[in-house]
Amino acid sequence: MNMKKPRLKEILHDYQLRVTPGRCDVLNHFLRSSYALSAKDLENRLPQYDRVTLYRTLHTFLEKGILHLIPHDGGFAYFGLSESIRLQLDNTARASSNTHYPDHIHFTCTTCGRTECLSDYMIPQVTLPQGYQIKDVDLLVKGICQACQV
Amino acid sequence: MNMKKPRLKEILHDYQLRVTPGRCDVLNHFLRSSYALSAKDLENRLPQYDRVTLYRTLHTFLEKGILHLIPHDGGFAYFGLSESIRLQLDNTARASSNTHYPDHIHFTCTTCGRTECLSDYMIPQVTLPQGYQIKDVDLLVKGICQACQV
DNA sequence: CAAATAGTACAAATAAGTTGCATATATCGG
DNA sequence: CCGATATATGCAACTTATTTGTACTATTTG
Ligand SMILES: [Mn+2]
Ligand SMILES: [Mn+2]
Ligand SMILES: [Zn+2]
Ligand SMILES: [Zn+2]
Repeated sequence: MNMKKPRLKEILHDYQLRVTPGRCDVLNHFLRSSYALSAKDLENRLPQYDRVTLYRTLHTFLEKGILHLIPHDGGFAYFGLSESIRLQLDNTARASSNTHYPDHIHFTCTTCGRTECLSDYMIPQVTLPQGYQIKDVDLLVKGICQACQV
Repeated sequence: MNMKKPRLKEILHDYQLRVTPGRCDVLNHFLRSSYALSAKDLENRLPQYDRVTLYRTLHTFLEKGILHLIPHDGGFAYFGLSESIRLQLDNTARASSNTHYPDHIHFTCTTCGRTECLSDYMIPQVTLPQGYQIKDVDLLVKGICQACQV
């Protein structure tokens, strides 16, 4: 959890993106948030930007791999920071260039409504019928988060 | 795969639902489909019913446990028959009343676009951080299905 | 078969996300 | 620093999925 102060401009440069106030603000919110954000969340937190700009920024960040999409059965999309960005900012030694970033579990709390990336909890190996080829696996757990326990 | 001819009316009765042509047709489509269906799929296959009726039928079936919701990152919902209904219709001996219906894996083929319930492939045990309480687990695999392999 | 209850159609609304286009801004070479 | 170029933004309008209200119709039950 011990992070260097984020270098928004550097991150955007690294991903060959122009540095604009909107992109810096959006990225900053993701860096400071311990849980996933939806387009609506950003709209509420950054009302100075047009809805469309926020959607386009999210798409751009997805394409570049700054964010990942979190499937959700609530009819809208959640986004989380990519692991590579978290590791870049994490000043421990494990951010080596050949680190493998396994797919992690996503958790949605039915009490507080928050969706988290459980970055240290990876998806177990799955077995499929013969002849099925796996490209991507998503695992979403619903339950009660630590903070919401009675 | 060896099934008795479905008894639509009996199923609806069992779930304390009035037997209407719309519900029979919707249920019949699920019983005959080997993959999950969306509201739009039903709209296309059953154009004689109003969109709203189909949505309300899906909700009713979800509430009663005839169908289950399949999370999907494509912006709309898919539905699959519940395991209990499949087992009721399956004339093997395993449909005992105390059978456990484990959560199964869902598969979406990126080639043909179909989403299947892999009823015989259950979700492996997941480990979460201390203090997290699990209520429900969904696992969605994307890849290429058997029929779509080159 | 009639009363009670529940289901359906149609119109209209809402919510998430997208597209077209004109304007504004970031970047880069000079 | 400046202007050209490429790209980002804002606004309006659109699309798609889903929901809600309400009047009408069909199913159930005695
Ligand atoms: Mn995540
Ligand atoms: Mn299923
Ligand atoms: Zn919580
Ligand atoms: Zn396929």
